[in-house]
Amino acid sequence: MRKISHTAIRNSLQTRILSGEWTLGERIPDEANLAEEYGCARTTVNRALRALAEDGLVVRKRKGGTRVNPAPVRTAKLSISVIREQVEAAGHAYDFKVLKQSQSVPPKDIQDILKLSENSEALYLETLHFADNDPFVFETRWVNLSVVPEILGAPLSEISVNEWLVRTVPFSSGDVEFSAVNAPENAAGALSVLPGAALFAVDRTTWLGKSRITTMTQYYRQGYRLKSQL
Amino acid sequence: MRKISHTAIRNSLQTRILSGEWTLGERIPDEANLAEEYGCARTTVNRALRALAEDGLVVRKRKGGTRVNPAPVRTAKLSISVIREQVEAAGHAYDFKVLKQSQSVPPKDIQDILKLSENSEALYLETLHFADNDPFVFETRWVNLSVVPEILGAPLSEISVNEWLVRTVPFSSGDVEFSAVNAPENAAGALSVLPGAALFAVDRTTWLGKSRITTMTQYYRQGYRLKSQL
DNA sequence: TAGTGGTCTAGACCACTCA
DNA sequence: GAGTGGTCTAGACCACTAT
Repeated sequence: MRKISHTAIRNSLQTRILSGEWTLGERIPDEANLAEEYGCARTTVNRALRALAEDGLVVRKRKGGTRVNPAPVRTAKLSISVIREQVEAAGHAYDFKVLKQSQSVPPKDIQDILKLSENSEALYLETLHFADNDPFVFETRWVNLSVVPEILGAPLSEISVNEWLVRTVPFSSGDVEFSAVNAPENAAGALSVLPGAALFAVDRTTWLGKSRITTMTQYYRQGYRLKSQL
Repeated sequence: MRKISHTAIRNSLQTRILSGEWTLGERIPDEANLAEEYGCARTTVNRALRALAEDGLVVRKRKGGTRVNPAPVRTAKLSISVIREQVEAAGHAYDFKVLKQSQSVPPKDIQDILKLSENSEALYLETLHFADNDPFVFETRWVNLSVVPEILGAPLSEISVNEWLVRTVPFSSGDVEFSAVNAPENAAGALSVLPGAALFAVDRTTWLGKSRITTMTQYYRQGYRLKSQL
């Protein structure tokens, strides 16, 4: 039998907080007292409380003590994965097809997003992703060739751009925006829905350091729902 | 000058990983070695590595050592706040109006979601939220009266249901779903858009323990974009 | 200025899992 | 079986901040 663990303390305190033992904003005992109460070292209590603070359950301040968070924030975590993984996780067969591929000077707004100089070319791709042979996602994408020129040699008919980029530039960061749009012509055609149908759209721009790598828009098939938990 | 901190080690290792010092899936030195290299206690290195693991940058296994995560997962965090806070954070004046309020037996699907017995009544509300006097969100909601009967005494014309619930049942958990819908009649009317316009919709059901508290749908004004970072 | 959390240490033992 | 991470301890000093 171990000594009491930080997770045990964490759970215990969480239960006590949820049960209303302390009201919103009320101060809970300090680390030294809790350590004594639970019969363990202060370090252990500290770790438990730190975890609760990360969860947003309590707020900690030096000298001010630890208090039940008076304004708990609920956060939903969305794991942004490669489409293939989404499809396969749902138990469907994945496939994709490159509808268009070209190298050209992108429109002004894309130039700005990718921070391209005026005449540089970028790689443009339109991809349709399938789940069990049904259109699932229509994607348009611009790739910054000055950052990842190797992509021109990649077998993009075998591995989706999406996935190639994730493997090549694994630790990029990015912006994401979710919205609802009335299906534009090209998306409607690819997804076989009427123009104007409401589609769930995801816009994403990713970068590495200060270099913008790629920007894309994905239109999900009609009726798609993005699920998460609080 | 402190001894080297866990955050410094964390940043150092993160930089080394991002710089490609180790390839995807490659093993990095073990804690004891890193402790020696950085001239600190193993505990300190441990904490830094634990943080990197939580971030999904590395994967740790006993005996197997610590490896650069071969399949890094990008997660977007969405903080689900009260509409008022969203509006005010954007620098607009918030207001809301209860369009409908009634107590009745909900339709079958809602009964199932809230786990209500066949003839129990629930509270139904339609609320319109404004940002600078423009319609921002149209919300329909059912509240389980057997869980929070006190709500019948709440001043729901002064504090939004949303907010009242957050204060009263602060630590509930829930499901969220995001989708795009062609505006239904009531939402279109409230938001002053044409029926059929693509609206961003959020469905949320929250519960406390095993009790379902409330379920709602929010339709955001046309063109709304939910933003996040990876 | 005093109280409380934040962090580091050195050492120990445990638990998992790879070979 | 042995190597590596997981965790706990007891003690110390520091840093922030409420009072």
